[in-house]
Amino acid sequence: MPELPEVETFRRYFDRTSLHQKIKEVRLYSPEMIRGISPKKLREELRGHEFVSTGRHGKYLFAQLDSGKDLVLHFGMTGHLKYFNDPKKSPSYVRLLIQFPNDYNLAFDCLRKLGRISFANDRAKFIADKKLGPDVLADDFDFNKFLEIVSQKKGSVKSILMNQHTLAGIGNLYADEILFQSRIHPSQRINELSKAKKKRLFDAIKPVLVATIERKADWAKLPKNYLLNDRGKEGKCPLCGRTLMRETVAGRTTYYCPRHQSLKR
DNA sequence: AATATTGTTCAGCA
DNA sequence: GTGCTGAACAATAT
Repeated sequence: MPELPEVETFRRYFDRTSLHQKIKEVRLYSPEMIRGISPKKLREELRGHEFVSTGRHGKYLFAQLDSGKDLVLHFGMTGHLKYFNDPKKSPSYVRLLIQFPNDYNLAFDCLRKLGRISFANDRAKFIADKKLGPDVLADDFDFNKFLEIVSQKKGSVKSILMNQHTLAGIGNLYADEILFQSRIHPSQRINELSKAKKKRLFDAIKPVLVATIERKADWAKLPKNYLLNDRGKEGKCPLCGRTLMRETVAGRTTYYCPRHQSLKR
């Protein structure tokens, strides 16, 4: 689930639930998911402190503490957040639990343990160390910047969209949606796209992500002309009803409409 | 039982 | 250095 729109939705959820409360206790149930800090140190950094704000870069969520440092969460494929009081409402695969004095808990739940928990003294340095590209929703990520980055690339458009070192935030599913909305074939080489098509591609990125965030990443509420709900067996193009093509592009299962996304220039 | 799955990372190769 | 492929990671659902 978690690509940029989901992570942004988690970030807003974090803001609504978990800021400005003293952290009473920290429980780390899956220490193997921690990177760059020991479980003991993480507990020390959190306990007795409180979260004051959050941030996001691509698929990374930063939760800033009153110390100025950040708890950093990456959700892998199956991670999510849940704030709950009643133990009966606890999710099933809690990997990190943060307990507050009001008896509520914030759980980082992650079925497959592909999510990551880390800590950053300096958010900018963390992003630089991870070599992340610009967050695609950042205000200063404009068409000129996009062109500049993309003009040095040669791979398939889909691989470029999904590469976090190039652009941060887009994964397999939203790459497909962005390509469908811009009517570009996922295997098209980026260097073979005209400037007009690059513009069309760029112009689809933010609207798709923003529209999804506005719906709290609830796909059922997406516009009818979106492809996301039609992935899967025998999915049909929401525009022309043709059966969607399913093939592997850039190593990932890809859906596209053969009529609306042709390979020719 | 084989296959698939939204994530990243890394080795191997052209 | 670039880009692609496949595997690994982990745990489940179909």
